[in-house]
Amino acid sequence: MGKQITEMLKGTLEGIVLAILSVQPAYGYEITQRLREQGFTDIAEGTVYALLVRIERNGLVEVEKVPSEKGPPRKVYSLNVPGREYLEEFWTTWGFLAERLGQLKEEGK
Amino acid sequence: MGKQITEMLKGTLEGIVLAILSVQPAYGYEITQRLREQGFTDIAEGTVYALLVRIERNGLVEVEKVPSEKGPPRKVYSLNVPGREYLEEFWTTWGFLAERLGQLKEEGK
DNA sequence: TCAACTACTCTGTGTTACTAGCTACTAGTA
DNA sequence: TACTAGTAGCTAGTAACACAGAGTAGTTGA
Repeated sequence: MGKQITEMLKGTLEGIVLAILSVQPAYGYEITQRLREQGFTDIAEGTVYALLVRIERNGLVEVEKVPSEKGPPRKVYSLNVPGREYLEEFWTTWGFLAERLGQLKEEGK
Repeated sequence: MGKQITEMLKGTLEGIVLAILSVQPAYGYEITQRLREQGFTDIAEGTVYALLVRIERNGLVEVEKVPSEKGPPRKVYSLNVPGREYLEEFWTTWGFLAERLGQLKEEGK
């Protein structure tokens, strides 16, 4: 897969992470793990942390420091109201794109 | 929609254009028009031309100059064998992503 | 003490779509 | 003639984003 998925993730990875957070709050390391479980095996850790910084700066999440039994304290992220609205928009945009692509794929047969 | 679709198009727009070309050869201006018809109203013309240069450089298309009745000659692009293989890969990658996202969307309800 | 794991941070790089122009050719109109 | 609109292609500069790769910090167990 490689390069293609990298480019496709631009713009969608943000929505994916927000969607994960909409189910329940989580911290960076945990999100990375969950992504890997879901098949996104080659997403770099650094990428997730950078993304979290970005969505925090954009005011889409609340952050809480929680001490960990192992390692340094966790930064637990949870979606706030603007975050949920943004996620809604994301699903709308994604729906549009998925529909177009689905149609194009049919035509190509 | 705006910013979200812009980022989402990164990586997918290339596939979209290749998919259009897989149905039948076309030139830049025509591709832009077709994209607009399909609802991608805010894709800039310049974007399409830049993309065409890129896929030509990457050897995914053949190019033929065809005189036009109106305006300067058209550069008609058609998919070649590597292009078709690349498009196949694109659909695989897209399928993977669409499946993941579909699942995430379900979970979020 | 040192390896292994957890958790987070940072810098630089490459790719990509966008903005905002430009050139060039033709046909129709004032 | 001079202009406008439509067709067709091209370019330079910019912003956003995922990645590679490295580093920091804390805990546990050999």
